[in-house]
Amino acid sequence: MSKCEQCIVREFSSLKALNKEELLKMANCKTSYTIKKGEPIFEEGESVNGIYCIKDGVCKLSKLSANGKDQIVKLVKPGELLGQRSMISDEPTNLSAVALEDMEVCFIPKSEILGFFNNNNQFSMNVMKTICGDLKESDDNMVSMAQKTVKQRLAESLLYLEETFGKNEDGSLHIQLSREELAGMIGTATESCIRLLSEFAKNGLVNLNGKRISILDKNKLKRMAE
Amino acid sequence: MSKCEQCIVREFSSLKALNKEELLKMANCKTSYTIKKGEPIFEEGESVNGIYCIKDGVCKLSKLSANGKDQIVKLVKPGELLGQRSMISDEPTNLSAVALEDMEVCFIPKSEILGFFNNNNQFSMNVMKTICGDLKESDDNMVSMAQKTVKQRLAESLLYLEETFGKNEDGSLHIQLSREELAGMIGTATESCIRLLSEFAKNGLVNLNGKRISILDKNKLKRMAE
DNA sequence: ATTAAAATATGATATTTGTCATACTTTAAT
DNA sequence: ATTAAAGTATGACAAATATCATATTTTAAT
Repeated sequence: MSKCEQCIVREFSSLKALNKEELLKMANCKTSYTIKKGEPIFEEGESVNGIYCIKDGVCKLSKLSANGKDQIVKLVKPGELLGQRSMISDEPTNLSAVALEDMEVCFIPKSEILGFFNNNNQFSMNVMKTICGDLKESDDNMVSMAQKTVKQRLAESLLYLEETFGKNEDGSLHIQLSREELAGMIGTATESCIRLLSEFAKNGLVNLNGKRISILDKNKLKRMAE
Repeated sequence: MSKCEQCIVREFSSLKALNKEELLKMANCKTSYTIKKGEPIFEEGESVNGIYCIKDGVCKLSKLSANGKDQIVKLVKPGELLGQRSMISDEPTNLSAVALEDMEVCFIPKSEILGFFNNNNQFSMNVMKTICGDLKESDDNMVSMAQKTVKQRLAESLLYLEETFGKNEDGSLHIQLSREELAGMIGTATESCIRLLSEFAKNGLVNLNGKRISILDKNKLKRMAE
């Protein structure tokens, strides 16, 4: 069992408020998992009786809509926590979490987290702030969905992906989403997403190399997105 | 200065966790306001240094989009709290709150609330749960915006309005939104909203009487919305 | 009560987006 | 290396939605 004390990603989440003693307690009750690309961490409707701390790899939080399309609500990266909402609300989760890359995660049971809530106000505040951040992000996304065109949302998403997950040496987006997933993120049909990407490529905004997408003209994309 | 202890709406919010002593403290530092229909409680970009408790009247939380349309993110009713997100995040609010009816609200300063957070775990948990509920609602709305047609969203919204705010003796929705506001809620152009309402009326789903809207066939609307 | 302004309504039309069909390309399994 | 399957691409067309114009109705101010 590895020591939480020495885990770097802890520093990037609410867990940074925990003291040595609490970290030891946590190390004793946590469970580590490796999850292969494409596999779920949890699925819509399940009860999540704790929090997952992401040590490595990125996953998508998505919701299956009535028309059968998978809408991506959020991408979650190392250092972030997963399952907080469901755990706190004491409700089955409304979202599925599926690995976009091979992942390493640690599961910390609810009882433990509730103990921290009671004894460590800074930790509670951190969690609250995180959820408030998620809420702001979600509201903003909602407004984008409602008021922006698909083209604008695609531009916005491409910029977000580069900004958040960086790029490879060849300049292509580091995070690899299929066209279907990208469409599910911006809320459109896969074909529409592909078509607009082609248009962007024709206009010199991006370069397409199979699945790889490189942003060529960030400023133009920015202007387009607003 | 009225006593918070005797205020009924308190029972419907996180504030129900407060004890007598805390309620007395709160009564001493709160400020009461009346707000006329159409007036703002706070506006996008302002810092909200506390929480508003809504005693009477409904308001809209909305965000002005780049194309000049006002997107309604949430409606807030008596018993609910306002400004929690901004206060906790310590950021200017990303939303405006405007009264849809004459309102009575109480403002409780941040310092007071932070004190409750530190000394009353139940209160903290209540606030967390509320924000988690908002987050779920927002995510669900996002998926609706992304995956449903305008017609489906209109049906959904009409049902929500009747469910949440009830109806008058004549059967019309108690809450009165202008067509523009209704359009801003479902994320469409005002004309499209009006046109679809007319279509609903023609098909016997609703009755239109000037600004008043009555739902005639709830089941058909439900089937339509999903 | 009269009038101006705002809100609601509807038609005509343009634009955006989705759907279906099909072709091409990449990936992974044998 | 070959082949099947999945993913990507593009065209043709249909459906949904926005925009602009204009008429009608309601509301509020004088």
